[in-house]
Amino acid sequence: MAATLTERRLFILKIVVQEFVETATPVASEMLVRKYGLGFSSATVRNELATLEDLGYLTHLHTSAGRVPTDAGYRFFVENLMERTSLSMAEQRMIRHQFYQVRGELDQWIQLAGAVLARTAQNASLVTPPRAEHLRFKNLELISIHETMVLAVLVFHGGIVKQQTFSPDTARSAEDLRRCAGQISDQLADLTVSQVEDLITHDAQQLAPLFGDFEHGVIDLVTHAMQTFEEQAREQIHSDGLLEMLSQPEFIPSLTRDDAERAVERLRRALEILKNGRGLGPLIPQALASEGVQVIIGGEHSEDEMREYSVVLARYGVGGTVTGVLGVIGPTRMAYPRSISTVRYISSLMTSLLGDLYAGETRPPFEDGL
Amino acid sequence: MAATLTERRLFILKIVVQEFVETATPVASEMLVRKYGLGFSSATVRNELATLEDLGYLTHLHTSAGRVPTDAGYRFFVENLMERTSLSMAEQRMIRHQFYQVRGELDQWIQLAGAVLARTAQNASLVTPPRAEHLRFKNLELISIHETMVLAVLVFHGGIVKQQTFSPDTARSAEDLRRCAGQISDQLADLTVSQVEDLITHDAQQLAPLFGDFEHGVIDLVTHAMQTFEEQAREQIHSDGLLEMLSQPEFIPSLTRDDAERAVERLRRALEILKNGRGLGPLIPQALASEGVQVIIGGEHSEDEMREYSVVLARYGVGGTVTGVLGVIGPTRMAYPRSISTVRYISSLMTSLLGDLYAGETRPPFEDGL
DNA sequence: CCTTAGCACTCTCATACCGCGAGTGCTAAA
DNA sequence: TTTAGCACTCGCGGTATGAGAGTGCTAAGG
Repeated sequence: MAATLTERRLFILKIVVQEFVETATPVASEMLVRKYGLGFSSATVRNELATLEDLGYLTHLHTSAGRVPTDAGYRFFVENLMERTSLSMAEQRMIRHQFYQVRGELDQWIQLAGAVLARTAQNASLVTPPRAEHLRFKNLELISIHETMVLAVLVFHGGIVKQQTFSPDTARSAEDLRRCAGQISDQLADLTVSQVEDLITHDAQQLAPLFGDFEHGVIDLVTHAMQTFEEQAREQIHSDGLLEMLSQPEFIPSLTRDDAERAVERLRRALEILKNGRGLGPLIPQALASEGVQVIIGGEHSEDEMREYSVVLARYGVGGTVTGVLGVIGPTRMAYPRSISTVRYISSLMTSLLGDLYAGETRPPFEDGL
Repeated sequence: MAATLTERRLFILKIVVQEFVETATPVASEMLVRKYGLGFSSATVRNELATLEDLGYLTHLHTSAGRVPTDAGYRFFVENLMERTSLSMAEQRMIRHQFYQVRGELDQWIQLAGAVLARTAQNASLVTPPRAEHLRFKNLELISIHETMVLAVLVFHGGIVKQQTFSPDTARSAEDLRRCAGQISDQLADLTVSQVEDLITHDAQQLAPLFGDFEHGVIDLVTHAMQTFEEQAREQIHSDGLLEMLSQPEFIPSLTRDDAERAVERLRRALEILKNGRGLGPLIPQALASEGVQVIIGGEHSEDEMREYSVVLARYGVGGTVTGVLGVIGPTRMAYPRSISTVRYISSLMTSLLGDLYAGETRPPFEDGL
């Protein structure tokens, strides 16, 4: 019961986890001695495995099957056993190059980040668009599409853009629109949603002398756009790499019928998680509030449907101004060192890119070794 | 051999197709007489089924299994047998309402169209963004994000917007940027990509007196943005409804081991088709060049990986100006009448919405009954 | 000539059973 | 404390078996 973690036990736990992560088959005592040239017999290893099982780090699906790490085992591995690695220079270079090719196109960063995370970690990925806790208005442009249709382009701090068309009651000249946009831009500059709301409810008279119906209509539009935008941005989780994750053995059924069935069911569940962000919801705010790379393993999730999955998350961007979350999601049997270093690298990279874009305090351009 | 299609055979073919589409199990002679109260015996039906099989409209997986339509059978059904239906008024109203709620946000139309198609047809859907064959430049805005970063917002005819950031060599005042954007807008107004290219290669001197390095840099940026945008727009296929399609029985494995395996394999394939648009590519230009609803059934596809799927497609938007393609994709055993009426309705709706947006000739607002 | 009852035949699907091989747990000895 | 030896467990693939569903054919009847 009160067994202690000797050096040897730590080592065995470590190689069991590594072995299982690599092969996806329960690991047997005999093969450990063979493969790792341990200086003691399989019987000894079996004893040690039994102790590690008592300690809660390993299990046994069935009496005659090899050992498999428990969630606690993975946790211990991540916390104490694994060595902290980085992506190879070549990989880092390649990734940087890909981001360089879409420089200037923020929308594509998210997509690219998702794709790169997925491919590098061979699992699914999730990325939320970079957002300020509260959007701050910067600029408004009104562009006439035709007589009865106007395109409003709202620009927010951090280079975030939202477009919306509307049809004003009365036709306006391009010059007119420009003037109107300029006036409103001046009025709303640097305000958050709630400040804009305050402005139109409390200080309406302050605007009234200058603005007519049209201007008020536009301000209403802007307010509404900001509200919905902020709201839907909060929930929006971009996910990718479904195919990569499905190439994991967990989703490839063996020839036995009920395993195939389970694989299909797993697959369907995974799809639902990624599609609607089901089960991921609670993680985002939590990740936004933390520093560094977060790892949530299997049963540690608050949601039941996530019990078989682990998530590796990190915040990116500049706290307080423009931030998002990105990460990797996959079966608990995940190459944690690899996932963690991938997430760490991509989040630094995105942070640096956003830093360039955003006027505020920029972190120093991160180093490769990070 | 030279059997003819009597009235009775047509009817039997029709109910076989309908029955198989509904139940997804091979249809037996006995059950047809029972379920449809046919005035003749199952033996007679068996004879008729055999003739229909000779004619190539039905098959038989195995000697002792019921009949299943062939691709030709589905084709004949779609062409001659099925009755043309429309979505119910209630459904139409609900869909219109959803589109109303995202009025003004073109990006969301595509997403919504995909979701609605999928849910209504209970299959996967695909939507390409509405695009002109050739983008026509309309307007450029340059907005300073901070000293060394400028946001360029390119507006094209049809209300299409592309945003791109860049960092000019020299800092520019907001006023300066505005003037520059105005000049370039004037110069490039109404031009297509190739016309812009012509302008900068052949008539460079015509611009030169007015423009400095900065202006030329911006024009290069615009050109590049237009090129890549047009290119990537051409390939971009938005897909949705994977989950809906996967709820079709084809993807739900029965308890037998090899069927489960096949289901998983099918699933993986389907994923690849939807993810990268593999197999869908050739359909898009074809659909863009046609009027009305297109149906491509199983083996009629040019691509092998599509042999088990049918696609129902329609163009939407105003030909020659801004158009896209949308449709439904699912197993060949598809509720064709339903899919076709869904696609028809959504494409009319999108056409009408785009008509409002785009200044050119608008179709009359379509009627419910359409 | 078309229809139909009857029946043999085929094939799938589910279940049970068997034997093998992998791997453990335990015991007893070094 | 380690380890060799061994019995025991269990999953897995293969095969046999039986039931059920549905067809194809044949021969009789309208």
